Amino acid sequence: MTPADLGDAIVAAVRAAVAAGELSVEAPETTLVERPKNRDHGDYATNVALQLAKAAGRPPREVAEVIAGRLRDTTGVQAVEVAGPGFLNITLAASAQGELARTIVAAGADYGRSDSLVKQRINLEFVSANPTGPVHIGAVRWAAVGDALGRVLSAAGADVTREYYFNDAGSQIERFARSLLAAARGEEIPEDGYAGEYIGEIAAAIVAAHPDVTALDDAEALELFRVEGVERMFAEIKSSLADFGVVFDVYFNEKSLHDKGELHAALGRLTEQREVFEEAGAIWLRTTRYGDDKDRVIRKSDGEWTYFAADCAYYLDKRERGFDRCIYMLGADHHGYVGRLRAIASCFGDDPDRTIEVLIGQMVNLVKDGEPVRMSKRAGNVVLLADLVEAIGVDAARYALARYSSDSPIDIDLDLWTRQTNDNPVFYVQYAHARISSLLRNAADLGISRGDEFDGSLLAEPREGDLLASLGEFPRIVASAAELREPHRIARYLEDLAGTYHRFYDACRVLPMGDDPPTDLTRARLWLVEATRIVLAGGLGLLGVAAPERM
RNA sequence: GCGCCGGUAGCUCAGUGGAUAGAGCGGCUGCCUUCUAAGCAGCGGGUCGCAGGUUCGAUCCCUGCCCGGCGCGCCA
Repeated sequence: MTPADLGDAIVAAVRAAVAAGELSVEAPETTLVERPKNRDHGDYATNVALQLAKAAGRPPREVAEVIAGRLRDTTGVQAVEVAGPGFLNITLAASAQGELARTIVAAGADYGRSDSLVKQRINLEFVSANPTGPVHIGAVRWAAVGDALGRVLSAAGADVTREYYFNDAGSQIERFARSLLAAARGEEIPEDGYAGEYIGEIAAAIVAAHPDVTALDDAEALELFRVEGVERMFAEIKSSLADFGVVFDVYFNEKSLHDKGELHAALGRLTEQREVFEEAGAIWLRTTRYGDDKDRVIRKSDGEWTYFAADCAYYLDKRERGFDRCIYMLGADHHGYVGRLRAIASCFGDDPDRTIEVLIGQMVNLVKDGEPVRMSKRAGNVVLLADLVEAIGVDAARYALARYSSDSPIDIDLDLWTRQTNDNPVFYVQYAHARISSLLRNAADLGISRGDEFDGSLLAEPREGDLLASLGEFPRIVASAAELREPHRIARYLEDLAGTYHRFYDACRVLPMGDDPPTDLTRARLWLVEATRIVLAGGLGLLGVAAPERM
């Protein structure tokens, strides 16, 4: 029996009591079943009586007694007690608890999946770093968290498209091209240009591929460096992200919006909506009508489109591609965008509460030798995604970035993460998986199989009960991580599960000692261990972290 | 000035209104002649920033204040 099953049973008990006239309230759709911290409070507890008491017009403990009476008849429920102000403390029959191992093994990798977000078409946009330099550390947090969130949303049944918005238009690209040209000609990088080492390398590669570039005039050369430079930069970005385990469904070019006239089309739509006005020769969108702190220019007085204009066209494009929810993942230094993004939706006649969701990730700082590492792409003092991976590995990097709430700023101490000790929680979790894999290998070597059947009631040790309870939490951990857009909940859960497994392992011998024959208990525990392996592997998979069979 | 985020154990952080607020690290003490000791058990460690309010019940919700981070261009 899973917590969800128990929750359903409680709702059914309330309905039955209402039908029998013992209570006069509206039964809730679902109810919260908790694993109490104190084992004296049973296997599970619910506060449903406390919540219904007011509507029922009766004391909570009285309501609790009525529900308890009904719940005691439920198959798999061994005991129900009313405690404290009106909690129901529920003890499951040992067999009902042990059956969970069968449920998990039968479901395999599907255990934990749900349909809680089914039929939602979600566009998940993250990273979207400008192609004027390699992916730097500031964008890496979203690479790890965004990718994990994509996996979590998919596991909750959503139809997710991961998208990278590629700003290949505008003045920063011009500066990039001028920097490349200057580097190719051995001239000084322009004041407002980009100065990293990579500029020289890309310029040299372009010259090598196009030896005739020196013969071109400035305008032609600049165009060549722009096109070739962006292409090479983008290939490098894609490849470093792929090495990080992050691949997008759509790499969207800003330039395509310009080329297809979508900015004009968007302006037309906004004009129809009567949200546009002219002032000082520029065209503005009246975003203050929808809570933005100032109106935004769409088209400058010199006739150029703003970046904001492309944002409008891009939003419209996403909506026309059929996404009902657009998630933007931005760094804290861009949180000022929230108001204008929401205002864009409103100006197009949408409800931003329904179509727009902006997730803000606080800053990531690197620390080395106790000193903050400064990051500046323009100064060329860049710490790259690839550098981070080289220093601490993909698994540690992804896990380290994904295990914290995005609301919390993080310092990554390179010395600490370079040391591969159990300071790093990912090893604790991976170690549990490797330990299980080793145990299962040994079982196979001994010719012991878990078989087709087992007796769940044999899993009656407290540590076995704890492990089963923890495994039972996984589906709703995944569902809540998806609903709240908080993949760090998966990591924290895995750390808890790994600890629960290590304690089980310490207390409960699985394989027979010496030449002893395997028993029914051996087989039952092998089911439990395999179930644990499935959940650990599944959870690590949601974070994009490997589940190693050996360490 | 306005806005967003944070303030919980020595440190780093969990905790979407419930019972005695948790974990890891660090400190101290134990446990490997049989499944991986990267593990386990135990000890010590707290005015949940401060003050009010809502509630049967607040670390969680509301208001004000204090401290820290970030942001407020016809830049991208």
